[in-house]
Amino acid sequence: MSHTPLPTLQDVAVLAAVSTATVSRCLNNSGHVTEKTRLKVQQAIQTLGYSPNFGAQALAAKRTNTIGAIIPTMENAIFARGMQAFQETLAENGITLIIASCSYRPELEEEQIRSLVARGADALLLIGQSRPDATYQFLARRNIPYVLAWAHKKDSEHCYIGFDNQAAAQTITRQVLELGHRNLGVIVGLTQNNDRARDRITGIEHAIADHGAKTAPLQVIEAEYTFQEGAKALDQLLANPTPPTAVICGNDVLAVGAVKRAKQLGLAVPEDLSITGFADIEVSELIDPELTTVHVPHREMGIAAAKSLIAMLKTQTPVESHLLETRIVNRQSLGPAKPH
Amino acid sequence: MSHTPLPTLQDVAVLAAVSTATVSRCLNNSGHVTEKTRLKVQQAIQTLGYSPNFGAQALAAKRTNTIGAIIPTMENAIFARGMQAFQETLAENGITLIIASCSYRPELEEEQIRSLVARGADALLLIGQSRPDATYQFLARRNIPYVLAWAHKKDSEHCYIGFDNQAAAQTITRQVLELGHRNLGVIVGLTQNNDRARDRITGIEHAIADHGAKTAPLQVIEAEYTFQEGAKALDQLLANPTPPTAVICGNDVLAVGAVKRAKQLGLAVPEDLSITGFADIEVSELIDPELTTVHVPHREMGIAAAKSLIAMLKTQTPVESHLLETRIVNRQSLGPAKPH
DNA sequence: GCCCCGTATGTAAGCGCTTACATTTTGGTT
DNA sequence: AACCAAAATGTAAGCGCTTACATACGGGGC
Repeated sequence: MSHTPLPTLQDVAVLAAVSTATVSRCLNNSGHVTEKTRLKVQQAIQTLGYSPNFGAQALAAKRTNTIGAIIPTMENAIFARGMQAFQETLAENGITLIIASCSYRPELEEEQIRSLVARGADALLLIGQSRPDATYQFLARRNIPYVLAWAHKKDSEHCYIGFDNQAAAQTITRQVLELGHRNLGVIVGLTQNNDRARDRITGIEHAIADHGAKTAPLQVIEAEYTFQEGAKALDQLLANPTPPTAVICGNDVLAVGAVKRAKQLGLAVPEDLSITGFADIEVSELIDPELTTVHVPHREMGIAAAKSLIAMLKTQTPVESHLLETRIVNRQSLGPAKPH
Repeated sequence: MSHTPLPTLQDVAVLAAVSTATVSRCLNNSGHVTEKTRLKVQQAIQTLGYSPNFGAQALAAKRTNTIGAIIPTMENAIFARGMQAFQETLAENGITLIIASCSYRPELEEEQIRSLVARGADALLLIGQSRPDATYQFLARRNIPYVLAWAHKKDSEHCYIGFDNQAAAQTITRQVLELGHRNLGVIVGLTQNNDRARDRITGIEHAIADHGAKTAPLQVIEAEYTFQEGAKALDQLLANPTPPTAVICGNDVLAVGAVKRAKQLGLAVPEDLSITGFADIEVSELIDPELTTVHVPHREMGIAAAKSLIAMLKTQTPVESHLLETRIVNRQSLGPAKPH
């Protein structure tokens, strides 16, 4: 209501009978302040209800204590838990998260990166690696640290905080093969703009090649990340004259959609059809049968990403990639292949 | 790599051979610039790769084009879709979203509000209404517009963008009663810090009172928003010597957890036990039987909240509350009470 | 008691932009 | 051709903070 101008650091200095520099030093705990004067200043801040002006602070200090994240979408539970942990960790360190989504559209991501940087993001969290060189150059030019999360690549110039999508997919596929399945279907997110999805397919292919058994040609369907699309994709797979006996999904959402559809079609899972997921999000335990899937340490990843970014900001030097372990959680949706 | 200082508006002005004022006017489309000079300036911006300094802009213009949102958690799908739409709408209007979560803890919310304001949020989205007067005074003092989303209250001084939790709960309860149920259980989120949960209980109670039939005393269990807690709560309800024939849940997550548990216990839903949800999030269609629930227009709500906030910022005047309609979506989990 | 040095505090110069106000330009009138 | 209002552009004063540097202070060693 009252339109009195807000108190400034100047006002605090006057009230506490010190210089603005001293107040500033108190605010930023930059040391060199006696306990006594610190108290005086604290007092003054209290009685005035002072709080620093963000713009002024950013302008003078050349940093905003703000970190940006650009994720494909907030709606997908795949990112929700990790982002939650990321935000919590940032908050603990006095850093604010600014968030944007790009709907899996690279040109939008590019735009959002520029936008968040323009909005003063000191550092960035990005998902996956595939984006134009120009984007990385832009970040380098602006001296903006970033991590690439939800993915991992060895010996890369970039800092990855994530897991090896290919290896994880390979492991679960091996397990499927060992259960006797020789005709596999794959339902995976749209690979066009999604390196994680591509890596998972590669992992599946490698597992098959390594295993050596004679298998039917791999049938791969790409689908958007919704239950419905997972269901539709299963329909396509089953329309084949020799339908797969196991379907490996690149994502729990897709898998769960497929499980539901299979049941509607009267197929028993896993007796008639095995289905596996990827990510181990909450719904995977909800569906009946519960999903056998690849567990991903979402929260750890978010926390690690936050810590790395904070370290980079503090030391002004790159930080090592951080490979997180995935593991298979065996629940109910994967079983042995039916004997012929 | 290169540590050349970034170009400033000054540099652009020099290159374009105009004054800084003109460049600024171009940047902000504040009119009064000839097409010809606009082009010159545009050109200069291009060749220099200029982008405005955020802090300086914020300091001089006294606004950041940033809006803050504080939600209980990003993990709960209840908020995900709405927030996604909120963010998209803001982005379309050149506004950045900064986000914080408070884990349903009021004191943390208070802290986050101050933090986001300190970080330069021009306006705020808050969930629900219940918070200390001091918080609202703080916002008023700072002249920060806000909307309260996911809830609604008539004739309030605040601007609500949401739906009537009480009325919606009342409607679905009426339907349950009309199906002959006379012994109802309720599973609802922790009410302590959650006015929406409280409103829903009130709605249920009103429906029972209005209906007039003789009913067993209402059994209410509070639970955290997870599938597991929903399941546990159902166990508690069923432990009662006269267990309910219908369970009304304050949330789809809880409802879905309860459905799963019921099935595990060998209860047919809805034949042996009816269960209803609230929110109509994606999982409600996933579970078998599909959930009868209250549909909430998540995206509309997010969009409306964004638009209202933008309007408030532009006009500097309050905006009317916006009541969104809910409706019941009849799927499979609610059925008639068994005759005695 | 004096000197010296390390520590606490003050001074003031920007940081890069917006905007009120002053000045110049433009083009339609007479 | 001279005049004038309206439109375009320029000038320059901040916005509120940080920080390099200058200065003041205080206490141990002689």
